[in-house]
Amino acid sequence: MAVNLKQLAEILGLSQTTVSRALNGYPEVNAETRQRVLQAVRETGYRPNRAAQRLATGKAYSIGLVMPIAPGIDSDIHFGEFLAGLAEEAVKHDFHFVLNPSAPEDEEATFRRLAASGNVDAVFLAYMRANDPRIPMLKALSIPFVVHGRSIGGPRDYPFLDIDNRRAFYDATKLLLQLGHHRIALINGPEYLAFSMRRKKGVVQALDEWGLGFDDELVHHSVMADEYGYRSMQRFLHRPDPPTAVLCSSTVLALGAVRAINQAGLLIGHDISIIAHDDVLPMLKPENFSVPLTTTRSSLRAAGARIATRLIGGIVGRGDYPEQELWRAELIVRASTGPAPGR
Amino acid sequence: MAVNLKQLAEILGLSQTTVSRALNGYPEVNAETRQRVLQAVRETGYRPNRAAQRLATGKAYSIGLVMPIAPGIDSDIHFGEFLAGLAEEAVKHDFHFVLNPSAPEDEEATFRRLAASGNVDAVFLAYMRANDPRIPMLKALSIPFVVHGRSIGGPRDYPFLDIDNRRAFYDATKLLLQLGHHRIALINGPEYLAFSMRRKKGVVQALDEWGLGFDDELVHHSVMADEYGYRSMQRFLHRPDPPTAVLCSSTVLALGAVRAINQAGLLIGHDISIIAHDDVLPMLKPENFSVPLTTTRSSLRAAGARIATRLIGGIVGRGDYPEQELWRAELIVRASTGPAPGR
DNA sequence: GTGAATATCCAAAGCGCTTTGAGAGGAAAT
DNA sequence: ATTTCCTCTCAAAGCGCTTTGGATATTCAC
Repeated sequence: MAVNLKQLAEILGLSQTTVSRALNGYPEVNAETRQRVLQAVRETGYRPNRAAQRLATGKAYSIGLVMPIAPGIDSDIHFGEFLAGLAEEAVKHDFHFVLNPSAPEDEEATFRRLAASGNVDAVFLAYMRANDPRIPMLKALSIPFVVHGRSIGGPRDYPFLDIDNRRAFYDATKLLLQLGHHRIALINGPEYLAFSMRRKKGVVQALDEWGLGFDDELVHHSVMADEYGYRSMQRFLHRPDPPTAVLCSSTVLALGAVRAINQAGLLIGHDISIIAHDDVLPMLKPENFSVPLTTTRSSLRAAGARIATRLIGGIVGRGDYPEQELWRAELIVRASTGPAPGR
Repeated sequence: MAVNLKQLAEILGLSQTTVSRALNGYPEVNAETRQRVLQAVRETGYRPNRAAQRLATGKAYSIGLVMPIAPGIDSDIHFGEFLAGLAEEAVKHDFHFVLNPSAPEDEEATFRRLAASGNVDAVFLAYMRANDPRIPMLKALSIPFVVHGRSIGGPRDYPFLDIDNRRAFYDATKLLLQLGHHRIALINGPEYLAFSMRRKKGVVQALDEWGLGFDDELVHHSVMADEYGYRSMQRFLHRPDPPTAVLCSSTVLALGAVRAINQAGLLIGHDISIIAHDDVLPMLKPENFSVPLTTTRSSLRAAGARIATRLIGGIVGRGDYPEQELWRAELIVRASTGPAPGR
């Protein structure tokens, strides 16, 4: 049923060359001819054979993914959400994935193999750490890549998409300070990840500008599962001087924190305020919390889709995308934030 | 640097045909010649070009995956673990993936598109429901597939890999009965999924054989996140006649259940017994629970790898795998099970 | 020793696309 | 009228593999 280039050319009374050029946007083809070609494509449902294109162009039309299988990462529901965004976009352009599960200590070898295999045109990178060694490595391998997030330290000239984590948490902290809170806790992601560091930095900076110091006892780092949100919050509440506000690095953590707060009999938005970062996980909407959550919002899935777009654009040579993008998270105020108690 | 077939043949003083045949296991090539060829492959590091193979054979050398993006599924950490197993095996054979995110209501269209695209040789299927419509659909599309799990009702002649869920929970229940427990609760997965149904069936059957009825109040169905394990257990414990033993469909659920039990001041393995199904998630080992958990064990990652092996074997036509496999879960007794209190 | 059957190997024809190098036709310049 | 230069189109040569349809030795039975 499927028609190929040769047949399509025959139908149109043109040569394969011309049809191919018309399809691939070459300038030396008459605008009218191009329209005729496109029309025929629509009518016949012609789809170029990817295998043939790969062979002819040497491009793989697929992107490599190294699936981290370290504890605390693979289990991450955020990864699935991001992946959905990537895949959603890739599928539109008929791009494939090569999924490489790899333990962190094998990552380097995995990337080398991937680059050498010729099976991928580009790779995607995430879970950035400080001075992340993967960035210089991929540059050396000279395989295109885009990272989600940013490293801290090391080279600065590499393509990334990140959200302004520092600013998001700076803004959130500022709001809490304006509401009169002084003891502000942070339930953060894993300590070694760059985004966690930046979020903490944002908090510290806001406190600093307000003339307040940061109490290192008031930050916990952990995998972003609600269990840990619960535990952290409990420990905070058991302090002699519990915080009056808490920032969570994920709505998942907030879920646990909220549980601990409720259990302690405190009223959210009154006795204690809470702000979470919202990755827009479809199964965990901040507005559905018993007390709707104030959040800094940025869609993880949208980030995935955008990165796929850039990766693919870079490969097919169409479109011109910025190398570095820093998205700003929106601060959305709901009922979980209120004035500090006793004010 | 990479050498191709033509060059390899030249080096060996053979024709491309012979080399190709030697490599692909055709019988009409001398054993000694084949050894020479294999030796040369080792020395040169020759790797066939997949794009060329695809073009020549018409095979895609890739497998399709429909990523469910429904609430409560995409968030599932079990999916990531399974995927890791699939990918691990696929990567060895240089197979690619086509990830198609899809909401349940679009699944049919997604499969159709996938089958028509010619981009995949086979697809993988999971999260079976009763009378799952996807099975007849894929049969009609006549695209090879393997399902993880089994439907209930509907056609029976389709390739699957499942664990004997009924038996696992039958065995577990039996153990509890032998220990003198009578009121046994079940914290199960989503009600509409086939594996949940089978697990419940196993419990009912064991109770039945013991001359006990099953109390429908003592089963809860939910997404397998620890939050729900916690809630379910709490509700069970608040009953006038709380169960003395509980079965959990996942260690993730057990995590929450254990929290609720501890919070109630009960001693696991003494006041109350608990058995969980263990998918061998690397980040949640039953032996690391404060009281090591008795489990029915079956590795999800191994299942993923096995399914990949079968899928790939079916495509390249090598190996002969059974169409239907039913793995038996091991029942591993640890400290979380003990005699019923008051016996 | 001859014909047929086997065992090995090879040349060449695709698979469906991109791309090079040129040709044909018409407009503009001389 | 001839030359030059675009504009538009094409034939044909790959890309690296598999596979068909022989060809050439070798072996066996008689």
